[in-house]
Amino acid sequence: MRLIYAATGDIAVPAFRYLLEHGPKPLALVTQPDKPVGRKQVLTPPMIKTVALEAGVPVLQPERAEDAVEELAALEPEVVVVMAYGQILREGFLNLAEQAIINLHASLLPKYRGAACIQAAIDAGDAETGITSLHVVRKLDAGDIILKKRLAIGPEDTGGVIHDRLAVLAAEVLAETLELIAGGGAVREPQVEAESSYISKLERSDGRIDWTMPAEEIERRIRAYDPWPGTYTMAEEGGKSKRLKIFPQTKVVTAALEPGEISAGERLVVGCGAGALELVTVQPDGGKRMGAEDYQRGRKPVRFS
RNA sequence: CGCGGGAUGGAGCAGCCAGGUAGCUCGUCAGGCUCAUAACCUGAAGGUCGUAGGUUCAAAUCCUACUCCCGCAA
Repeated sequence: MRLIYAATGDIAVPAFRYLLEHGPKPLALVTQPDKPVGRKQVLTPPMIKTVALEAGVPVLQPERAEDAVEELAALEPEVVVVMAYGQILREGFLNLAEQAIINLHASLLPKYRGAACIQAAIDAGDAETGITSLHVVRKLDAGDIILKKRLAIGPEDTGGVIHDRLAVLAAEVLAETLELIAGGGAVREPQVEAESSYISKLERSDGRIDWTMPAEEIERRIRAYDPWPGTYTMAEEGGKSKRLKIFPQTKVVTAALEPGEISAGERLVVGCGAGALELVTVQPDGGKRMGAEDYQRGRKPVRFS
């Protein structure tokens, strides 16, 4: 099978590796251009690009996916696989493949179309999520479904943990999906529009905790948003307001505290809209990640907002 | 040269702006109290204040350079 892989995110790496090992070996990898990363703005390639180059797979990094259509068409692909590519694909790209252009999406569609689908499932308190393979159409993540595989979400699972498990699961889904396509037995199950929901891309500022929310919801959000985009609050310390990052795990507890109010004791317990939340690991602005007790001891926070 | 915070006994911090005996909350060790304890009381050890220079009678504190850590942004 002549196949082209289009992906940028790390979640797409295991499925890509599967193809490298078990075939069909991709004719090319399409990925986003290298981007400056970190304090020093070092130009960093997507990890999947490195994997591709090591395996001798040609890599294309067009500014816009459309720009590479001609070059890709010359490879006469039968199937194009897209996963976490990071760009909306347009007509020219969608018509590249002779047989099918499929997408691997990290949710149980039609729920959670869009970018932050993993976080959305945990944030909502869902018991499970999964990987869906579907045909790519112009409308984002709205094409006919080929296959779904489910994954349970545990009470302490974070976005990062689920992300990694889904990445592995995606390889399985891809393998079976390609078999179905090759065998001509790919079912096309249209999505039930009424059950669909769309999740927009998360910004860092989405990670600011609103302490008027119930403690259970805040606990889930802290897990869901770890490691991206992360959660934080503004802490009043010594008359100044500083950013304080919050990490899992946290515990929902009972305490008579106003939203944002901090308990006096050794433990760092914060009042929420309903109930309270005990923080265990935090990181003050400019400081390292530390235990909540250490933070409480030295920084002496007054309240969170 | 993208913006900013930080480096002080084992941990987290104050002191620096207005140079002049190194402090707080913990931890550690010893002793005491207690049936007992993560609780309480008493005492002790532990720091050449990131590195290298400079200014000064005197530098954690002022000046310069460097190293390392971290947040934002991407």
